Amino acid sequence: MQRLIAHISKFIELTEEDRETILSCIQYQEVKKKDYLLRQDAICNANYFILKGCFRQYYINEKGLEQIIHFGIDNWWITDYDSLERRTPSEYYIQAVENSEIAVLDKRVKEELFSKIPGLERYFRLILQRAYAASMQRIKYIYEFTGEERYYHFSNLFPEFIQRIPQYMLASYLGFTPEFLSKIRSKKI
Amino acid sequence: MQRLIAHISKFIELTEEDRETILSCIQYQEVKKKDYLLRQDAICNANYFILKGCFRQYYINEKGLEQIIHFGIDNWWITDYDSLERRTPSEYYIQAVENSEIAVLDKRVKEELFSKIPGLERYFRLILQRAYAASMQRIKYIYEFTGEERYYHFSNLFPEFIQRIPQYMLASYLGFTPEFLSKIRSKKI
DNA sequence: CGGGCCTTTGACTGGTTTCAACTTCTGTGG
DNA sequence: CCACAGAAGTTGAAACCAGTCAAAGGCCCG
Repeated sequence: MQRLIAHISKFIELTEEDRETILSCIQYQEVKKKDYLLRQDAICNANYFILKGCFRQYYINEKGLEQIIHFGIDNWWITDYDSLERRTPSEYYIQAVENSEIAVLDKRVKEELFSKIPGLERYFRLILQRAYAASMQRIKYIYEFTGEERYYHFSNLFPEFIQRIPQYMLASYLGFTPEFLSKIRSKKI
Repeated sequence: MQRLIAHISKFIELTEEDRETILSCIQYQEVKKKDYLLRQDAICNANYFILKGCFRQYYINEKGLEQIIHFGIDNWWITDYDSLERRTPSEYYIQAVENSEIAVLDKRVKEELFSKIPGLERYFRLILQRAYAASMQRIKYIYEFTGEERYYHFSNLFPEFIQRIPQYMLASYLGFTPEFLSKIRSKKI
């Protein structure tokens, strides 16, 4: 849980009291590989901070295939902000890709926490700012590069990460078929 | 300027004093068609609220072509969050598509304003949450649908908006060439 | 009125998908 | 601990979506 406190401290100042307040408001949870934090049509009730591990956020597309739109790893928050805020059924699944440990911040508790530590609004604003900028960057890559280029770019950026996940998940995230990824890899070795 | 106050009031409670504080901190500005709020390599210094009009955010890709990654219209904020926060040269241009009116919130003034009205941190957090969710949704559409399907989806969603912008901008935003858009349109009329 | 920008149209090209068959890996129960 | 079934990865051929290039026509704005 100290990892979360450390992460928040990188963005805002926390007193010792703040730290204790935060710790009293979040729940530690172990999540086994393939377990779900959220399923389609459920209403998302929490923000999840990944202490250790890896999650994927995906939906089932019109062809009945899983389409991954996001990965979360150590020190990232993951949730469906749309469902969480508007209380609507989610379009997404959030599933553990490997055995993981998370900190759960329930929606109601979050609101209480915000009133106790207003600085946290700032923390989440900054987190979202980063996430939004990263998302724009991602759209930029999708438009600018071919599938093959995106693959090489991604494997240069996160060489250790592509070892952790099956190829079909990486293909889905990058926006092409597992067959195509296989062909790319067979080319240049 | 009342449009901005009205917008903020939809998300958080404002006292009469808050309203005056906000109004004293933002600057009204008219922007002519084709004028820039931000250019590539400049450091972004403000958040811009569009009172009336339309802006496009784009970059020059490796082939030397303009690639639009975002449109902003009435009642939307627009800025380069990455450049603004990290004080790095921007990759983007933000340009008026039509004669527009904006409210400018300078970065420094914004920080002062946050200390005077902490509730604004919440407002911007909520705005960003929406923007981020919309951005995820956009990635979803890019992956799920063909160019033609995205075009029909977009024109059903924003029938009045596609009248306001030239076709080549719409094509760029949707991620294909103007020629391709022209071919789609010639099919089904 | 004219020049340049925007749009249209057609032929050709290429990146990626689809489908199907085959091989390799993995995890679970006996 | 091994066997086996299902999941994941590979390969090739055919089809398709969209890009590129080039040329012509329309239209806006100075």
